[in-house]
Amino acid sequence: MDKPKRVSSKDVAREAGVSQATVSYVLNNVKGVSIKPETREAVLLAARKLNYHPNLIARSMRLKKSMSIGVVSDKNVSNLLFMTILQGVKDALMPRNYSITLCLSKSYDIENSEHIKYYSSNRIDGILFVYADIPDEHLAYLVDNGIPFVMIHSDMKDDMANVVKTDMTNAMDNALRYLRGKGVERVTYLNSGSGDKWDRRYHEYTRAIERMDSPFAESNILTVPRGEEKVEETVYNFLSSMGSMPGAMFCDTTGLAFRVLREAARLGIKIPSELSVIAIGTSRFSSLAYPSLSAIEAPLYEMGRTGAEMLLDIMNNSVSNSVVVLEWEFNRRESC
Amino acid sequence: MDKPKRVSSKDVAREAGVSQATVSYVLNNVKGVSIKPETREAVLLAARKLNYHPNLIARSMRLKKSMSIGVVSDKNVSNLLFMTILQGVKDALMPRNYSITLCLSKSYDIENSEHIKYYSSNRIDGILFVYADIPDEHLAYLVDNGIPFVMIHSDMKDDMANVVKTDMTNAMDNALRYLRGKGVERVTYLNSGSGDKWDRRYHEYTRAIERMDSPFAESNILTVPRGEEKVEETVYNFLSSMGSMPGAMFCDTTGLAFRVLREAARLGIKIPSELSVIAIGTSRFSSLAYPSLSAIEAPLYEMGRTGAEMLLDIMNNSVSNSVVVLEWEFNRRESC
DNA sequence: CTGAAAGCGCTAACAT
DNA sequence: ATGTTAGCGCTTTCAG
Repeated sequence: MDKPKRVSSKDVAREAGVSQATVSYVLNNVKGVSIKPETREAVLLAARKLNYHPNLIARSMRLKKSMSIGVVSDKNVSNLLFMTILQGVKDALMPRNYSITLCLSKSYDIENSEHIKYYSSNRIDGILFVYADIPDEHLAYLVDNGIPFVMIHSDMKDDMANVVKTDMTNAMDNALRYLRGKGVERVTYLNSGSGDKWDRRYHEYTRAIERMDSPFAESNILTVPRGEEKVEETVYNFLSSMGSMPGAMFCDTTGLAFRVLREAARLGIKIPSELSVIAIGTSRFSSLAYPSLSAIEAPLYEMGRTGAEMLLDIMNNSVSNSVVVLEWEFNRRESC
Repeated sequence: MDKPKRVSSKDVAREAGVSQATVSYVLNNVKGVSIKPETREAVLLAARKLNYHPNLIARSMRLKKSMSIGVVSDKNVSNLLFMTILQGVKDALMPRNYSITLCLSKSYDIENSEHIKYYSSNRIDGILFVYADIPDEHLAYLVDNGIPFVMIHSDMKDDMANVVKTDMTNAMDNALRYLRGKGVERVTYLNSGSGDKWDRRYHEYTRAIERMDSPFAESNILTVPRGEEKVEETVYNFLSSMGSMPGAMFCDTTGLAFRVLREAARLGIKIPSELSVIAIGTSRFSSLAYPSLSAIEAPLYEMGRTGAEMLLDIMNNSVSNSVVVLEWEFNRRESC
């Protein structure tokens, strides 16, 4: 199978009867250089006629930029999260002509992790960490070596630089205010796990409750035990002993919210008229469920887009140490 | 932020007191060229001392290969599938020093789809389609232009070239034989969907039943209606009216199998002693469930690995038109 | 066994 | 307004 001979800018130049430099000027719209309209046309025509595609590798070499960024993520991130963020990343990169190189192996030994090797060998110009847990030494290494990077994470522990963080206070307030406005008197928070992610959600919720101008008659925390059957039992018992006071449930994950929806259905509890359900988190099924699930969700697409844009800025202008905070959203659907 | 000055092979050459060519010979282990051991050592030492990393872009330019392949997939692939396949792809690429470039936008207009643009501009050397539905014109374009590609798909319709396909006959036979050996007399296939994927699974199952040397006393198909509640009701009714004959259920998706597990638990049906459950498909939760779910699964990792290897072969040796068929596996766990 | 030199395709001073 | 030219960092004949 013969490789079809590649046409180079030289070929275009010859075809158009100009020099290679002119071709470059025209095709890159170099500013500060003015080209006679007819020359420009000739070049454009020749390029189209020959089906010319600039050799990105050669360009990269000359510019000393690979025009690609490395995206590294942990294996355990869920598809929807990752894909949605990637979509944002792509949309930020595309207009600037950058591509995405996947880095899948994070070695414990920093210098051997894929993203560092790729950076060292000029394969990528910067690194975007997506929901990746990176040891502190790795971060120090990046900083020490002036390697451009940005971290995207909705549940960051400490204060760091070069980070896309998120804030859920407004979304929480909106959700609670909505419930309040509907006349809900009793709200229960279902706490199903422990760990950074859950602790944060729980914390945010309790703070939001404290901020309420006109408080609920009741605000409880229900901690759900581990184990399929236990969860079901706990939820079932809680729902069946629920009085007639208009109530709402806040679930710390979408999975738990689906359980609540299920058990409520079994018990004949009408949603949302008798019970409002709100989840924290994103799921592919939230809007497909019946009733569709209201949720407080991280702005995944925007996180990807913003993170990628930050990274591009850092790479090009050497701006650094910036932190962007994006707001979670309260997406009301049928369940409340 | 200053870019730390990059060291080039020239620097290494100077440090080692040899020529650039020698550095290249040593570092690439060029065969057909013999190097005096002490020279080799000197070069290696100098490279390590200066922390030299070859500039991949320059290398690519010289070799006219980008050393990256494009992976394109549809947005809707589920996490485990895609990530597992990618792992296999990565493991195949890594030792050959190829990287993965993600191509996320498949335009209807072929020439504008990311993977084609990337190929045309030398960003990638070949294309790997992962569970992607590609229109026939796109394929024709690839073939016409001699663009190396491979398609990975576990449910291919027609016969095509450059494909990693799968075969589930053996896995099906193994599963059925296992049930038979256990003394199962009645087996029911739960059919929950329609479309290529489901049709294929259903078809494979019925053919496997026909192949059985010693048939089951009963073999039924139960078609499950759409809708959360309907599914539950159907499954529940079926299970509760189940006689005492040792039975087994084949579920066309893992989701459906989980439902069966649930309802059986509610009804106090012991698994696997009173009922065996086998799913078709892969889920992150199969081995986590209790009892863990037996399943017939596509060899995802191998599909990725094999696909990538095929692609590398096609790219390097211009071998073409090969088809590899990988076997699904019957993974027996606790549920049968 | 090793070195000198050409050149991959592109861009950007510097000339004209 | 456009052409000339010198590299970017690497590999690889071809000479020694």
